[in-house]
Amino acid sequence: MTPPVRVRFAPSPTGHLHVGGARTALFNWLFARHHGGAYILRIEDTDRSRSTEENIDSIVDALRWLGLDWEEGPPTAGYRQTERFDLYREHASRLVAAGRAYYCDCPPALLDEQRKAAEARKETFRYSGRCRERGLTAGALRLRVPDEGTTVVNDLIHGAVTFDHRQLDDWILVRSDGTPTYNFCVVVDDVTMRITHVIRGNDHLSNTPKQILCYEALDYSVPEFAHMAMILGPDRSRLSKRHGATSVQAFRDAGIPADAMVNYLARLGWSHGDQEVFSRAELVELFDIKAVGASGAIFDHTKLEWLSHQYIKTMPAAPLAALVIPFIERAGLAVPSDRSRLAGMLDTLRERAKTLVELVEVGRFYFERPRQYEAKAAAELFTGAGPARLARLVTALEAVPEWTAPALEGVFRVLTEALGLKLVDLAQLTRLAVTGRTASPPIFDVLALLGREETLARLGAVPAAGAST
RNA sequence: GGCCCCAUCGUCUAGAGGCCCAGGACACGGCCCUCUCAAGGCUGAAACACGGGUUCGAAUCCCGUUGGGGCCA
Repeated sequence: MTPPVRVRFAPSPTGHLHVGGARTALFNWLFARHHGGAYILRIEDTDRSRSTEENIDSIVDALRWLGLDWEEGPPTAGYRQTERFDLYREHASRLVAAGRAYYCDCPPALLDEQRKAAEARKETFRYSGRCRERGLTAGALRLRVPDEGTTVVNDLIHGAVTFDHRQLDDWILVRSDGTPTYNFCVVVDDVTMRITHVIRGNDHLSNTPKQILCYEALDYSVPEFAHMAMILGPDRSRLSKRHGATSVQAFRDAGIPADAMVNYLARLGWSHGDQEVFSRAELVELFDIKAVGASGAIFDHTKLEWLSHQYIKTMPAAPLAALVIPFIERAGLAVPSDRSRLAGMLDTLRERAKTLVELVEVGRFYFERPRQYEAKAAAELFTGAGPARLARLVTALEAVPEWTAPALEGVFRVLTEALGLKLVDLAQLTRLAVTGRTASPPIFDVLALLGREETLARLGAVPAAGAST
């Protein structure tokens, strides 16, 4: 029997969760869910100078928003590296006792000198091994690495990657000041948390042979590894702040639905035939770590927005309303109390917006009367025959027996005919008067949703020719 | 600098020797639909980095070059 799958996402709380980290988290989560395993969140906060509580909260908040729930991790104690120093110490002692690690007191100056010499010879710097057999009992703790041979990383994405021991050296597990190094903490954490699959960024592939040697020295079995390519900026360099918004909450604030974000991130480096849109259940069912690509992918905002649009367009009314309401409020607008009316409004808006922010913007006129009118259009439509046509319209609308979109359309068509105009003439005039704009959802739907009273009020509030901005 | 990874349309990718003079999606152009804007439908342009092999046959396998990225410093 293979042991149950246990994976982890281990961010450093030195900033917000960015999209690269979010994708790593997502792939781990999908892998766990697909295999019915456990997903663990671990906070790698050994860099105390840059780790903050705010950042931990922010990362947790971002993961929750994305819906990547974990079985083990904060707020439960014991999932932060700063709470685990006893474990690191304990494992260090074990390595010393077993003779697999030794203390070293080489002064930094000497090491620097050797490093420079190696560089001059165009060779990889390797620790000389000066302290290997000196039997010291204090100093920096180094792992004994064989001089000869190779270590092979059997990577689920890259296949077998071989590292020559001559390129590795007796790396430091614990610094002379007693603090454990990153690679050592990771190994101890992963073994003590019984992690079966380490799924992480490509940037750790080069560290992996060192870690494998450490697992072996500790006499632990080595987990499976999968190193995924990183997310790149448009210039193909590693995605960073200078490429614009990269934090997960920036996308939430921009009105991207979490499901769309997840869908986009999943498709970045992974695919399933020609399918582009995946429900979460489909993602869990179809995800296969072996189908993850080995090459880096550029983060494409445009495609993310397209996916966001797909979700907004097809989502059922109630969840869409739940997502939109905070954005209506944030814009300082009034949320219609009648939920079915709101749903009707959203139905006319959803295919016109790529984000929730945009949706509120294009539907602004539903939530408040136009405060201004598009100047160029107003100058053309509210002059000449405009006012007279509006008056005729008001009269006709006052008499409409049934205030529905089809009935309204009928009235418009009859009046259009009578005035010898085209439908577009009256439609645009009305649109501008009612929404302040020349583009909106179908005007009859808009009027129906606004209601007779509000429509007539807006038609009557049109400014005198030339008085608009 | 040493080592490691990567390389199909502008972008995300399909492709695991013949199904490919390379398919889908985003973005872009055109046409249609149409009360505006969208959405939708149809359609167009657009790629196997380069050079050697292996093979009857290579985007697919091997080697090298170039380019990009990463790790160590």
